Amino acid sequence: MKRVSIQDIADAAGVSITTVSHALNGKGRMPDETRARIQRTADELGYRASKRARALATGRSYTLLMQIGGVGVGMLPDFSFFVEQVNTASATALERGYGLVVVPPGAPPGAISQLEADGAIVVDPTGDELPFELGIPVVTVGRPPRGTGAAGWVDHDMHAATRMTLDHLAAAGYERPAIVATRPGQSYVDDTVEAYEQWCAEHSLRPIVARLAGLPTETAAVPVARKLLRRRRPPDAIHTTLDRAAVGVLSVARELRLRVPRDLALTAISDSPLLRAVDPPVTALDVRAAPMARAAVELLLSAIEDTDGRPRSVTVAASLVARGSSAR
Amino acid sequence: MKRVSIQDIADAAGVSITTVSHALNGKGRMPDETRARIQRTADELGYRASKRARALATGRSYTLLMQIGGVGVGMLPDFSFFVEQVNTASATALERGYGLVVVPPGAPPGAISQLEADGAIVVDPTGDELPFELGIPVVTVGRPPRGTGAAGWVDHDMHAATRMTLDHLAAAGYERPAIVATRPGQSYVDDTVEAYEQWCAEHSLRPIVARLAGLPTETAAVPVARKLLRRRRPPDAIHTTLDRAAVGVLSVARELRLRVPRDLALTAISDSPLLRAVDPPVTALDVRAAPMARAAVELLLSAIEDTDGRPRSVTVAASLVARGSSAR
DNA sequence: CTGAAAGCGCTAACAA
DNA sequence: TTGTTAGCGCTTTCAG
Repeated sequence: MKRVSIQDIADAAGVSITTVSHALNGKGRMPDETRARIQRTADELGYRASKRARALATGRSYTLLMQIGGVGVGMLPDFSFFVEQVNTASATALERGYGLVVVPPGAPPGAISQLEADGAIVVDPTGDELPFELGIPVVTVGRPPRGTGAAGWVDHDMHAATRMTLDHLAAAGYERPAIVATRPGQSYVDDTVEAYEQWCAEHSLRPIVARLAGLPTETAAVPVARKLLRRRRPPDAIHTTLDRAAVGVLSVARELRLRVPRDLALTAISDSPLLRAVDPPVTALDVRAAPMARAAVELLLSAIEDTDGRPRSVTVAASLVARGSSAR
Repeated sequence: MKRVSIQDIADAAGVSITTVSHALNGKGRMPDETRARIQRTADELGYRASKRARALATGRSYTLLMQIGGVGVGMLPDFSFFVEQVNTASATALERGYGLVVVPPGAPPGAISQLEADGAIVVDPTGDELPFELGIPVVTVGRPPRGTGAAGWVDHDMHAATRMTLDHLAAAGYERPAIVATRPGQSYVDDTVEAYEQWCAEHSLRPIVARLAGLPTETAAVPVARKLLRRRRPPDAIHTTLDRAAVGVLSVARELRLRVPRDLALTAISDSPLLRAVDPPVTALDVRAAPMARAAVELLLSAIEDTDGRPRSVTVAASLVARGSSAR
């Protein structure tokens, strides 16, 4: 079963390969009827353009990269967020004829550049990620750090989402919310902290921001939470920027015999199965991984295909999923 | 900054492009010195072979697929297992000059075939997966169903692992273990059930196997667990084939006021952050996602590069991580 | 409006 | 041992 080439169609339709190419790609002008006829014979012959040949001729590879930023080798921020992003991005890319190659965090630069990708998506960038140096358009999920020259980004209104969360806690009667945050640098983390500090100022509260040291795991949250909850005047609510950190806080609460939600409320960024599974289930911001990934691919493709120009961005709304951990 | 081509090196080194190609690919015979000199000038000029051109010339794309099998559109079995597999497989592929494209479950056949991949890895196949129909070598993680013509597979000794788990439960004093299994078809599930039934026979126990209906989520496990634990003579230990199912069982135990591990032991296949996070943490089989993925890529590449032949397989040992849920 | 022909950069017969 | 040359299948000027 030999592959049908553009030449075969040209022969079958009695035209030249140029005409076939133009007809199939909507180039040039041509009687609609000719175009239709060529299209038809192409279908009949089961023609599928060779991506390899097209790649060589056009200088594109029809490959997109996706990398998760901001964590050391082998570590990942939030499994379900990552998985949903990858799947959605891949499906969207596939619809448009592109393959999505996942690049593990910490992959060497040479290995990445050899992929000759047409563009890249970096999720939660810190700025150290390699695709920025490759000279291909990069779209980020979460705002890019200044000076990284992204071709676009898709982001949440984390200020609004954070205020929504804090208002939710206040409405439930909690009075001293604190933040447990992962390292600064990622825009959603910084936005959360900033919005929290503003909110505190407006409510005449002294902000309490604790940072995770080291890798973002549930264990890393344990000492941080311990210190926080053993203060003379401990917070009565904790909002974390990572689902796994919330679980760490929860275990410390248990250890200190604090009842959640009675003595302590808990909320987290990035809803996940983990947060649904623990007891009590944790109130979380649903960050809409799928729409974000879809938007990121679309932004990236338009940056690749229209060479036009300036960065474009999309904002996706986050929603609050209230659960037992904040229902006093 | 124009790209350096093989021709540039040929000119610089005063040889023909064939010689350059041979020198760089270790083909043909040639004075070592010539080879070294060509290599050196290539390095000096910063030469990097164009993957596109090579792809067209060789008919290979240097692209591998990875698909997770056995679940409906949008559903995934075990997040952390998946993430670790993807990252490790991608890193391994990258080292060998291949890109790993992730194909979401349920992607349409046309979309997949257009990627023109050289080979595919299917994780936990049921046999419905598309790469089998593409005429490219397929390596599976978990044994392939009969008649799918895989080029190789990497698997656990799930019989041994299951017996190890059951022996662990028996040693802790549990006497009536039951199994909560996901749908049949995936080899690790079938092996688990089979080993369990054998073990029961040897211990003169009547086996109890409950199956999840529908999609494999924690919620699906709830009615199943309820029915199981409300039997006249309920099991005093439950082994599940999915981490999220164990969490569902745990919530039912809570609901029925059964204390874990006192009244009920719980173990699961596929250790994950989820199982570490719940209370009590759940004893689990660590299925070694990373070594499996690495082996799968290596098997696949050897199937692609040596066209030789017969399927080859690798077995990876699983280990039991004992936690609170089975420590009476 | 359509066709001929020159590449894209590399590989692999086949010659020399 | 090394070089010449013909593709791989498509896109894209440039003529006709």
